[in-house]
Amino acid sequence: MSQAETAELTASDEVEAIDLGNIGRSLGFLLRLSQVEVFGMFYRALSRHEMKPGEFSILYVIHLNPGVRQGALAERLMVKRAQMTKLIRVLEGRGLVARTIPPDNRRIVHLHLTEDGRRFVSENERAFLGYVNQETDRLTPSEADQLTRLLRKFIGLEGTP
Amino acid sequence: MSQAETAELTASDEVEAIDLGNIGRSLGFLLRLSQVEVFGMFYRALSRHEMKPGEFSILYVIHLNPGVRQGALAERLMVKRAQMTKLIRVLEGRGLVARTIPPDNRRIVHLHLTEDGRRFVSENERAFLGYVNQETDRLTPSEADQLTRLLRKFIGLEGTP
DNA sequence: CATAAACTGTTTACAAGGAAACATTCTGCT
DNA sequence: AGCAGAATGTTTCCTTGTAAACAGTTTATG
Repeated sequence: MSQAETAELTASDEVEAIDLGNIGRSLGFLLRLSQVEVFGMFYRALSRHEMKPGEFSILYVIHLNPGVRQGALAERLMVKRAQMTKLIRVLEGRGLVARTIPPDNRRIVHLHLTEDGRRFVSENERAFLGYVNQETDRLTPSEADQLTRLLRKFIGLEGTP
Repeated sequence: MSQAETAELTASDEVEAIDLGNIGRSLGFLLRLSQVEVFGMFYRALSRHEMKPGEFSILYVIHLNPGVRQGALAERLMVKRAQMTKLIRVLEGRGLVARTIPPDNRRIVHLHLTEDGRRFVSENERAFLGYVNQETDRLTPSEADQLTRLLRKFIGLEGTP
């Protein structure tokens, strides 16, 4: 018994016998459980990289948008500016991200990847974006497509297919 | 400007112009954004109740399964036992949940709702389970059904339709 | 029976994220 | 030019959740 401390794999029928009622159809509840599931997949597949999902997403988006303003990145990724400050500082400390303050507007911070950062993204992009569905695939590829399509619509991200 | 501090409603095209690349199709990323969205809906609709989603889900499931063992509840709801201890203590302190330790096995804790707890669930069940889709519904009812169906399948919760 | 191991809940220490106040810089208005 | 207010990032404090060790209880095993 190594992983599965979260589900604790007891799976004693006692647990599955618990009636969830209509909360088992509540979107919020299902989203939370799904995220726990994906989080587990991520760590089983990628913990060796010492990089968390949120950190990689930042790296990846800076890679695609060099010079992006820190606050705009936070808003796009739906993290608070305060939290983005902390995350960027960590990535900067690891030598993956560089911050530059333009002289014509010294409030804002532009973000770039360092050479190391670019290499990390290039080498690990496929692994980090595809870790789901390498596990016990309960969804067919078609269903997975459908799921992401619906989620994108739910959060209003349809524009850029 | 009152809410929408999360999205910060700047919505300056600068933000939407940021290219998300393939991370915009990553299930983990979409789940996280969806959860932020649902969380926002929840607070806009139900913050006055001074009860968080996780707390209500516990109350609701105890209501459906009186006497449920605390650890089994934690496992079913996918929260850590340590965290369940804290949550139950809060609900107990608010007079909504009662803990009983059976004499024949003094390790375990059985959970029941108090009279206040039962009343709270009965009175607010509909509001707490239906707060989504009272907002800017981006999904049709059929799409919402489809979405929950896929999420249930993804987390292996199909058995009990 | 006695002791080792497992189970259950709790405590403690810590990491992650959010809210609000803050410091600095820029913009707009007069 | 000068000042009020907005924008931007940062800091500080607090809440929430996790991990690991712990205490009490029960089960299994010799």
